[in-house]
Amino acid sequence: MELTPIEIGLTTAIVAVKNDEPRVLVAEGEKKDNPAGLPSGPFDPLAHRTLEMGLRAWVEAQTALNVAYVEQLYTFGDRGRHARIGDTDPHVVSIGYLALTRMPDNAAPLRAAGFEPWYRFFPWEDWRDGRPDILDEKILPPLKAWSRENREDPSRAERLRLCFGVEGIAWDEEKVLERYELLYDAGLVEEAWRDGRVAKAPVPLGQSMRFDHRRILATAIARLRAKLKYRPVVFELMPEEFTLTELQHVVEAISGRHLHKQNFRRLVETTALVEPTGEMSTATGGRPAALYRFRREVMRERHAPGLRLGVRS
Amino acid sequence: MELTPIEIGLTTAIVAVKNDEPRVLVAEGEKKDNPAGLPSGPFDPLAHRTLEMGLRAWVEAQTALNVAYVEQLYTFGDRGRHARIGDTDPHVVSIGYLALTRMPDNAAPLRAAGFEPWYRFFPWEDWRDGRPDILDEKILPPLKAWSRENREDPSRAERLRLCFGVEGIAWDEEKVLERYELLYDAGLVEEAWRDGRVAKAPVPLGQSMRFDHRRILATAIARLRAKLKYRPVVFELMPEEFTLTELQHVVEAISGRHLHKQNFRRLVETTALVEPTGEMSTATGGRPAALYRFRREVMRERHAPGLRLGVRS
DNA sequence: TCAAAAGTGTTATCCTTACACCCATGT
DNA sequence: ACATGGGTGTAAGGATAACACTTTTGA
Repeated sequence: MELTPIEIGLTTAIVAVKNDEPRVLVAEGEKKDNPAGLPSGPFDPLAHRTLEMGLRAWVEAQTALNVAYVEQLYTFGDRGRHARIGDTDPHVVSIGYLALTRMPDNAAPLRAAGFEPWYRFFPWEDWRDGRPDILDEKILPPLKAWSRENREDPSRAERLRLCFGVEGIAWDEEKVLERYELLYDAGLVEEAWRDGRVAKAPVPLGQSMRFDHRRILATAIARLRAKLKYRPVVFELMPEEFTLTELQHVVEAISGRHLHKQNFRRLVETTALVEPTGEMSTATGGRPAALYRFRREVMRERHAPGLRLGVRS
Repeated sequence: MELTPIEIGLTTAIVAVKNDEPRVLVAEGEKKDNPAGLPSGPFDPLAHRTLEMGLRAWVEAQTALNVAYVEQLYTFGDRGRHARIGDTDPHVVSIGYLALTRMPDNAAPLRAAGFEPWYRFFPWEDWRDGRPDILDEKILPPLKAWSRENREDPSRAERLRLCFGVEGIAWDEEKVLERYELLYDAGLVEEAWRDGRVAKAPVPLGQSMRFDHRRILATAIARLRAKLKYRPVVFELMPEEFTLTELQHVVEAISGRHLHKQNFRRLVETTALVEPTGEMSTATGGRPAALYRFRREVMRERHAPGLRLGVRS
């Protein structure tokens, strides 16, 4: 069996939260007019024993960031064959990673890089102030046209229903990737046009990214939103001490929806994920709030009930 | 940025169920004495546009199997550097896949390949008849010694508690990979010795596999056990029509534990995942059972509550 | 008639969701 | 005093887990 040598890129969505806004580290294009992209580096198996070691070395050297948490997302092999002239992305396969960090005080040191709010790339994913207008104004009309356009293919209408919560189906905040891929297939994001999938350049829907980096970011957001619910990963994004409301705001920022205050409190209290420090925060506005810290001991026993299958016998 | 050319292998755990036993397609080693391995092929980006297309082409050509369901698992870059002389595995990076299929009537056509019960490789994962003896007889004693051996490292004892359900922690059937990796780190599986991690060959714990294939299989089992609970994937393994008891036995076979009959029935009935065909099965033993089929329409709306975070407002 | 497996009904308990209300601080 | 956000209690509804019991076949 003959093998084709391939180059592998490690592409990472480095996420932090500032001012109740989830942000991702992006590097501007080297040439003007090039769209922004995620930090990305090659994997050199001669230098690094494992993929994650290669990634960490690369990230820490380039960004001087202290990434507490790293997780592999997915390996993409089907990047667009029609990348614009002048773009050079020699990787055929790119392995996407999610990294979580606390917002550094100094600006990020990567050349022409900074933390951008991630909803710039996915404005339809932010439901914290209710259903975003962009859905009914700019997304659903063309999507519905697209699903009618090929009516003998019922999967188009089905996908639309499921991904975007049409006709009685509830919006599922975790389907970030599915929604982006649907928009791509419908030719509504710039990347689809750039890859030669559609002839006409669409009106931009969210800010686009280099290569398939926006897809990797969509995967990262989806994974983080899902993981929030069964692993204590939020705390990687929080400062040492925080109030319960601050914690709630970060969870809301990530999952993109508003939560019920009282129930959220009871939730974190009954799960014993946090403990009070005894301190009080200098309140912003009303009554001072108690400060909490993450109970690292909880790293034991955090099962994932998930859905279905009884637990016993 | 200079790039090292790398070869990529696609390694697949092809799973089917026969006689209430989950089985995985394994290929015998080419040389005698070589351990068995999962079917594995190179990815040629020139021939195939996407990874999954490359995989499907490869699998279907080699095995003549009709794989209904394919899912990427994980990309491994840190294979053992001390593979035995004579083994040639040029891949530096291997992408693991899970594929589900129905058991073919004819024997599998891959050279010297066949479907092997997966609990041969992980005997400690089968709790259908209660806690396996191998745990207390051959696994926990050396693991406890290993965790004591380096007492200043408290993570050893913690990992042991969490993975193997010691000291009040419940056994979590989804931690298949974590358990295997713990056994590897403790030097208790043959692969650790083969990779040069430990000096002394351990008493074999389950049947070993080529390269890191057993790790990929562990990942596949873990993923399937988890996914069962929030996606209707079991039905990819079932015949067109089946009784509820047959369905239960397959679920039990995969998740490796016994389930409560009445509640299992109510579960599948209330979720409306199946519908009666009207037919009755020629009973094996007692009263004839109603036959059911999977309601493919259900592919819409199957949310994953996961753990935590209320659903509203 | 008995064993074996299918199938139904009911209850206690816990968790989720929602609602209503009180408390402590700054201006 | 009042606006603002912090914090607590409790009741309704639904899902889960466990139990007991009936039905239909083959031997």
